[in-house]
Amino acid sequence: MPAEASDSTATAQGAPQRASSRLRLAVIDRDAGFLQVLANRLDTLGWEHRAVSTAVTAEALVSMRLNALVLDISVLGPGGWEYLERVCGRLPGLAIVICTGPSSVGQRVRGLRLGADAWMTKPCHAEELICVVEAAIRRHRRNEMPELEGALVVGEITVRPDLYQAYAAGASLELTAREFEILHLLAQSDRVLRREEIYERVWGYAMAHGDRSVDVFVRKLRQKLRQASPDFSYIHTHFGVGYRFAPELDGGRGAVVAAPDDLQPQPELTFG
Amino acid sequence: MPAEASDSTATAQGAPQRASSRLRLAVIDRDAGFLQVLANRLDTLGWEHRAVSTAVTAEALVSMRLNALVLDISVLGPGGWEYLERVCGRLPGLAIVICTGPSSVGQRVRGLRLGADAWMTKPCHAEELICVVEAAIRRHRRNEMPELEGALVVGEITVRPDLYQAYAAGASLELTAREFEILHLLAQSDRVLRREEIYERVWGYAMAHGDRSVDVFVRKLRQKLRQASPDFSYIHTHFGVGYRFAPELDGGRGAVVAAPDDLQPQPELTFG
DNA sequence: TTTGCATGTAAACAACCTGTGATCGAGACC
DNA sequence: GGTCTCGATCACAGGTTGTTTACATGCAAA
Repeated sequence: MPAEASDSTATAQGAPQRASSRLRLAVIDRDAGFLQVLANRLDTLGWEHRAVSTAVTAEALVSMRLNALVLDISVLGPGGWEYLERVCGRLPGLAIVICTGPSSVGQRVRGLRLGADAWMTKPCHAEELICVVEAAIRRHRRNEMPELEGALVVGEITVRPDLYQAYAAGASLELTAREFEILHLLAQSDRVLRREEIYERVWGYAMAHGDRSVDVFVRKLRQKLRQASPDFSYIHTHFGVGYRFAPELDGGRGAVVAAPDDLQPQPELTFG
Repeated sequence: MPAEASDSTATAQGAPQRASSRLRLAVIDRDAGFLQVLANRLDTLGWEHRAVSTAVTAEALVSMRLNALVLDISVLGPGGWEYLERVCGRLPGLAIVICTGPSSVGQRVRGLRLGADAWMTKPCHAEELICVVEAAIRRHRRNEMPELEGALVVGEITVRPDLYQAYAAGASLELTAREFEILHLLAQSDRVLRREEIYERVWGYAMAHGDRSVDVFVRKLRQKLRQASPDFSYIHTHFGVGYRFAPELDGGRGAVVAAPDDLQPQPELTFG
């Protein structure tokens, strides 16, 4: 499971998508067939997952930054209950699903009381197990959501999604909601965006033919950006195509100033 | 729903929930025997519960202020899935457990995907069903109340979650319950909160389109805040987005007064 | 260079959003 | 049962924003 140490401040234009989108799951089990089927399904869904065959310390689980844990409590022997309790106590935000062979009502009650979110009995469908895990995660996530993306720094501009504002040298650009959304979208993308694309992602529906709204907003943005940061030009027009965001010093050749190193080896499409 | 005061609530296993409330549960089912056994057990536990034999409108469920809903989806016929989806959309904070007769994997997957928290197959032990309901509620609750924290001091205002009141210079603002909850939520968040977000986290269910309740309460809060602490403005409107809480001195450049240190190393952004 | 389009710019209008006061009904409390 | 507080809802005013339109300017192909 890759544990890239990206600092919270999402590096400028890097990170195309939120990393949070991929769910992380660990499975404590020894049933090879079960693990195989489950792994296939999880791969298809794009989840990050890892199987372990024995108890893992709570601290280790913490460091894995999991969203969910699937546990066959029978592989842990009699110490399983204690283990469950310890893990639940240490990671209250972790979704825990017990998936094990036949059990008594008493055992299931005990597991749930100790903090498990759900109990499934093997044999079971991988799909159903995943749904149960999703249901558990869904609730935990609801409140962790405020994990909004961190600030975005490009050129002299700082974009703050949590405040719906952009700043230059400490001063707010006083963007309206829609202006901000467009700037945010552009600043996240280091490629040319067609008008239709911008419109659809900001307005939420298809752009009518001949609609000039995007152009008008780009003008307003340029005006406010120029006023706050006169030495740079940020929004570049690609004739017949759309717009591209990149901080460039006005005088010289379009020199990308911010984050010069983390640019991908992408086909450079700047010209003049 | 009966409201007697038998306090032997003793919600078994040391009630992780807060004392303030007995749990409220509704059951949509027609199985008399099942209902009887369940009711007995719930009475013992001190839960408030009500059984209904047919679909209840989402609005009616809202007014019941439930913690959980147990649903035998088979009593609703083919419209059951729609009903489930509607209820989940309207009450995202409600724990929903489907408890019904034999079913296919596909049905269970569908139910869980639509938003149910768990699926139990009849016949089942009342005790186990209750544990599952508790597990679902526990998850929801964990989100809703990381509270129980100490006092919060922002600007000249002190927020006391333990007393459900806010103070300025030792005098209470005389907030009503709802006013306090909104102020508390806002004061905890140092970012812009959309109205829908505020509504959902305070009221516990989704905001109806066009509902102005949040605005009205913000007005009342501003009024009381202004009266108690005239030199500051606390609740700031972000047009087209929502509200943000931050104590700012009215006259001068809005200087953040409280908690100056725990601000991230971010570009200063206040300014009136 | 000329021509046809695409884009920049500005202003006016309409739609929308928010602040505010008042009213009504439900529930709590006595 | 009566009174009172609180919360929900409505209507209206005023301000802000988004959209539209018109015209000017710039780019690329003929």
